[in-house]
Amino acid sequence: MKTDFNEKQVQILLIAEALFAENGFEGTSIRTIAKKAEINIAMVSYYFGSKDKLLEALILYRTSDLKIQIENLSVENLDPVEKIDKLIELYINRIRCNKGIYRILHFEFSSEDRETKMKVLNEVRTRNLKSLETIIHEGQAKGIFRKEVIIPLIPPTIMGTFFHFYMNKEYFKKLLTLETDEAFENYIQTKLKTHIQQTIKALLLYES
Amino acid sequence: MKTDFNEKQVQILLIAEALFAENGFEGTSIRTIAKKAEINIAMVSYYFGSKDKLLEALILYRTSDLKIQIENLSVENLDPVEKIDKLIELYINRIRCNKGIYRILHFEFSSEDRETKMKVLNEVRTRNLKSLETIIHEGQAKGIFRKEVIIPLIPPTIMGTFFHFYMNKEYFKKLLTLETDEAFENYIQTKLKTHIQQTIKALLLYES
DNA sequence: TACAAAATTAAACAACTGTTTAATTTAAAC
DNA sequence: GTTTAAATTAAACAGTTGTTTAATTTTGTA
Repeated sequence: MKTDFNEKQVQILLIAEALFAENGFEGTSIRTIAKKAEINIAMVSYYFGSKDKLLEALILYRTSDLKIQIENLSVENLDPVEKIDKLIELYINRIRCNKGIYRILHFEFSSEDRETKMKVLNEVRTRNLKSLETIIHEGQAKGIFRKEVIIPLIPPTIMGTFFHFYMNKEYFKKLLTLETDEAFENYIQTKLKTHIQQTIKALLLYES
Repeated sequence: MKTDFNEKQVQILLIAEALFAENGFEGTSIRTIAKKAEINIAMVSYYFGSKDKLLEALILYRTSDLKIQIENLSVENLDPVEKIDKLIELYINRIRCNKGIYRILHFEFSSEDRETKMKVLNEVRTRNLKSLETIIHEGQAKGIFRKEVIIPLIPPTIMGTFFHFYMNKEYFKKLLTLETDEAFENYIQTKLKTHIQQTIKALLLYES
């Protein structure tokens, strides 16, 4: 499967990604993409084959972004608590930069099983869960983290909190009096990020 | 606006609700509803006027379920920690029983502003947030809960965790070796519920 | 300049969507 | 039994969807 795209294709991918993030996959028509990209509607099929394959291309295009970063974390010379902080920061930044795909991967086609999608997604999930496990086990071995934690339920808390906040943007903008989209984005990177870090750390450190 | 529905209407509402929970609002066609309910496709328009009004009817039909329950919680003679446990249990049960509407309300039409939907949703949200605030302030006044918590970010963690888990059902069934849907549902009511309760309590009790 | 490949276009396609129509059946009331 | 309203039906409607066609333009190359 090809993973190199020419600039015209990349242009389409980026516009599609933004529209997917805003309106979802099914909520975004090829005609909408074509109009925004100022191309003929046939060009999407011409370049990618179909709308589904456009999505797969987008996933492939972004896969590299999803893969890197996390690996080197468990090697770094930090204590487990700092590693958790850093891991969550990486999580959030990665999701923030790939909202479009993440929304589709995690919240749409929940039942359907697209080959490419599922393969890539499961790889990423498995790797991320392993990184998290390594860090937590290290913290537990050092007697810092408690042991009564179900590790696979931690990513849902991180990602779920983020997406619930993001998907209800207008509500939270009003509630927290964030006037602009920039203020909203800024709130995510400061307050929301800290909230999630606090939450997970508290879960791991708390002694009943 | 009428809130009483005859049994035929209720039958349609319940089937629509289940399909919405599974495939979302836009992912569910009137023809699919009609087929599953074994009625003519025209009957939906006949009884409700339109697909949009069917959704509004469903929201109205379930509103009573959303409203009750929580109110009396802050009055009960429990300590704040127990109240948090109970509140989360109520939260989860209510979402579990209203997956269809919750999915639509919180994850679809994020941009669009349907009058009925927004009105009902905001009422419920405001009330729930107030209940939570009351409990937490009580705990803070008693010196049990820490004060460096952003309360409006707690519901996103509760609901986000739940929904991220629920929306990725197949993945978690495989990961946690839950063979059947019943096992999955059971896991939610035991392990996931406990995880969320632990998480929120840890966040509130943790002393840095 | 001439030729071939790539890119782009408008138009049509079939399948689906929500909704409406007009005819028919069922039910209830008198 | 007749009448009137409610319920149900099949069919058609207009709009949108993703995709394909066949013709045209652009581009690069010899």
